[in-house]
Amino acid sequence: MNAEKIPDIIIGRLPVYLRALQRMADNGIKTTSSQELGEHVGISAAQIRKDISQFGEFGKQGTGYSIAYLLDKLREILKVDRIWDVALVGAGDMGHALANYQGFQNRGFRIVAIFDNNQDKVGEKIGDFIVHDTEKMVESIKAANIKIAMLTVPAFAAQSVADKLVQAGVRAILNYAPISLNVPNNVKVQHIDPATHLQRMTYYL
Amino acid sequence: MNAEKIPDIIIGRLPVYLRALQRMADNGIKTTSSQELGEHVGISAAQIRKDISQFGEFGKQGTGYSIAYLLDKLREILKVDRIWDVALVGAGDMGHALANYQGFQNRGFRIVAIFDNNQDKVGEKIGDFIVHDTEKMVESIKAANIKIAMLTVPAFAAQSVADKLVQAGVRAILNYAPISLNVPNNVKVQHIDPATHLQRMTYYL
DNA sequence: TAGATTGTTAATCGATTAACAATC
DNA sequence: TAGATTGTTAATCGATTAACAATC
Repeated sequence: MNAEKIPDIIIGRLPVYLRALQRMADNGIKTTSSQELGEHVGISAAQIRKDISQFGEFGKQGTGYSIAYLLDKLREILKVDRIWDVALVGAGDMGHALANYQGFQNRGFRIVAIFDNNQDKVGEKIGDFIVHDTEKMVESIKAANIKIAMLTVPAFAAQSVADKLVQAGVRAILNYAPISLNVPNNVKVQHIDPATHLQRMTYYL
Repeated sequence: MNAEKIPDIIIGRLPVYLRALQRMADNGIKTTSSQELGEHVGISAAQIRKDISQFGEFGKQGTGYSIAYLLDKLREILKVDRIWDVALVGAGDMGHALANYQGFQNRGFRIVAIFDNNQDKVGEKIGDFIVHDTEKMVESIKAANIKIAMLTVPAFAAQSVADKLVQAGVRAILNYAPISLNVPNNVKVQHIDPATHLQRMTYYL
């Protein structure tokens, strides 16, 4: 790993490589090539080699990459060689789905707290968790030193909740509300909006 | 709208503009500028003007863009000036959340059928729909001429379901399974994977 | 009119690809 | 060794930005 700034677009591809490699490993495959990995993820072999080589020389000429080794390295680079605690705000349908989602296991994340400002939902049990009042959110998140949150509240509430999350020290927000959030530069936001994703495809129909 | 090929990256930004403009319209705002819209979505004013100008001259010097007019034009360009029927495959937690999602309204989409291959779920009522057996999926989708599907089945089943969807004539798939799908060139796939999105942010923490 | 803002051009910047020496 | 595949360089391609004439 060198000191130069790595472009965001490369960082964005690494989780895709990671997911494909994980899958190969699950299938018992031990090594792969930039060619093969590229076919799996729909990216050129040259680009995959270039991306990976930003961080070190992880392959071997003639044989390619050890999947186990490359997985280790990618997890280390992406800092998912640990488990991050995640707060979930919004106990609606989407919040429930995420709370029950099995896909975070072994990928670096676990939900540790769920919040909602609806008094009908506060106290409700979702999986192993009890929904807490948003009133207590800032202090709870600060106390638990949580840096990542998922936001599944309605659009009208999203910005004010995001402000509170930032105030509580959260640095990464996965936003399910259909609105662009305004946050400081040192806070990252990723947006998941099914309608927007669908609208990216209708142009081609 | 001209005949030249518009880069995919520009098409990808249009739904974001659309969402922000929709929100402004909801707030009673009548006009905006590339500057103002840019601040809302975090994109430079120059880029917004360039993107929009690919499709025509929709603004006025000195005053900017009429929000209502630009909304019309963007909807027309993205082909969401109509309602698309969407099939949902997978009646798990995520499928339920999407079936109940209110965010598709007024954004060009409506779910019209839900499928699952689990016999315990077939026949179940979700909102206004009854879950149908995946067995009947290909013929149903063909008969209803559905071109868009959302996929919320487990990873191990995703590729085979995707193959069936393609066979049924589906041309756009919103894939929630944590696996890269292999589809023909004329089929578009958008991927939503919460863990992958989170992993794009941990690098910066 | 004066001020504001577009649409567009040219310049800059950054990303992707092709090619191949190095080497396992 | 012979074949395969990396890491890297240089060339190409594409996207973004800055600047400004046109004009509302």
